[in-house]
Amino acid sequence: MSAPRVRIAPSPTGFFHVGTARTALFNWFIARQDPEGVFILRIEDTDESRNREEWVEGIYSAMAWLGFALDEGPFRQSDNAAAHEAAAEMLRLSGYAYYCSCTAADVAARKGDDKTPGYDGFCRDRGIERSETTALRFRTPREGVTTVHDLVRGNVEFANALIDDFVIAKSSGTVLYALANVTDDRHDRITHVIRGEEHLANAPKQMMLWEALDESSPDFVALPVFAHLPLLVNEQRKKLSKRKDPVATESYRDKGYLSNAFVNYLALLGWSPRGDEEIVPLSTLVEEFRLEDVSHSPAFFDVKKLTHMNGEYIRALSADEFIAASAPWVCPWTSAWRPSDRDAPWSEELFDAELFARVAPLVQERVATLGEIPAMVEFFFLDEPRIDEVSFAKVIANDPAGPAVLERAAQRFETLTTWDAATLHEATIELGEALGLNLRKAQAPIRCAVTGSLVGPPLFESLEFLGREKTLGRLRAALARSA
RNA sequence: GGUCCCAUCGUCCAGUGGCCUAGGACAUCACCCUCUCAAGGUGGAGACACGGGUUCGAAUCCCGUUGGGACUGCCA
Repeated sequence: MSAPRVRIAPSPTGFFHVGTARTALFNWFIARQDPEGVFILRIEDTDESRNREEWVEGIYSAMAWLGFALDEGPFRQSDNAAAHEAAAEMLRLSGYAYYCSCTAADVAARKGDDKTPGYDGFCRDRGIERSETTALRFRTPREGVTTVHDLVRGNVEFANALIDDFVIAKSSGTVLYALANVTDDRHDRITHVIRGEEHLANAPKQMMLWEALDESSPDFVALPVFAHLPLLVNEQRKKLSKRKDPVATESYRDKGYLSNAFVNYLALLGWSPRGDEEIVPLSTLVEEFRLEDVSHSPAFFDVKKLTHMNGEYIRALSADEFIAASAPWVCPWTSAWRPSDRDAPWSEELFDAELFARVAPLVQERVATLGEIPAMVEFFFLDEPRIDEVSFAKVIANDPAGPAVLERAAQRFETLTTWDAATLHEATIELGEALGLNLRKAQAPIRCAVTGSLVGPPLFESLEFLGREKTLGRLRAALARSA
């Protein structure tokens, strides 16, 4: 058996869909399982009205982020237009295709009550010449069945009589998807067509085209084997929609998901590695993946589970890796790439890389995505903390214990001989006891005054890193604010 | 409507006739840990759509019903 040659063939009509990413992954698995395997990217850009060059760039950058290196390509389907037209002409010459002048309205009028879908074959034997209004149709067999050999689903049979004479080239001469795709797959000697289930109904047509081309053209190319992957659906169990669902792979990158976490999660949609462990190295995924084991039913893309896995991947990073991974969010000016939809909440002058390095380990175990980091550490870098009013009211303005704590803390902290977390911790316990408050209660106003919030990294380490001067300033500012 | 696909906890998977009083993960609930929030630990609740067969024995095989979905373009 020759080495697998697989491809993904996205069209540049929008963001890089997470479903495409999953399809790419499964294709890539198959290529990587064989040392000679070939993974190809082909941009299917024959619909000029919907394509945009920026989406092509998006495909490249998303693929790069996911880490799916190409063995050949990227190819552009539009570069093969001549081959597509030649294929159409060969099919016409050998009688597999014919010109048709019917409009959709014509067909509908003729069919009347007939509910049989598709074209009625009116021009099949009329011998019409090409003109500006003639489409080229493929003459499908009227009897028999076409069996799609699908690695995921087994054999799927389609009655030929129910497959209408579909259009392979528009009246403009542009060759349509089915033929263009088949022509390119033959050219690229594709052995496995692995794609979404929405293409299953196209498979018999493409097999017909493939075999007709074997007879009409000088080339004989072995039919590929098919594998139709279960759809990715939303909560409503509908196919993920570009308009309504968060399907842009780029947006996950921008929110601070790690690509290996994202890939690991993707692998779990419709398949799973052996054993009970779901967080698995990529090499194991490649090794164990089998198309035959892919699930038959649609899968829901669960962002919550993805986020949880991402948190695990983040926590597994070394301190230095975490700091490096944080750069696009905390110091984007040092980073070659930065998230498109946000910026650090502080300026370059205010940021302190050494301080961030000290704080990072505290943050690392508290975030599930890198995008959450800025909000958690901004009080270190902003001149004044952003005060959450609800929290401030709760523990300072509307609680008499609040100002009392702040006042005592300002006094105690000012005279501390050593400024470190342990000493601050101890001092806070003592000043709380003097007021009849446990530590849980006593730390709250201090946290709110200094960080602006009731949640965040451990308080005493934070105070240590922030320094005495700023801490005291914020304590007094909050006191003044509550008066 | 037609064709095709699908059907195990709320979700994603495991399960390929007996190991299943159905396992894991996310989510959820309780408790523990704890300076907040997380993380972590322990425990709980939670599913084989339904009905017929086949078989000594079915979540696993067959048929039907019901329910969901995809496709049905001179888009890809």
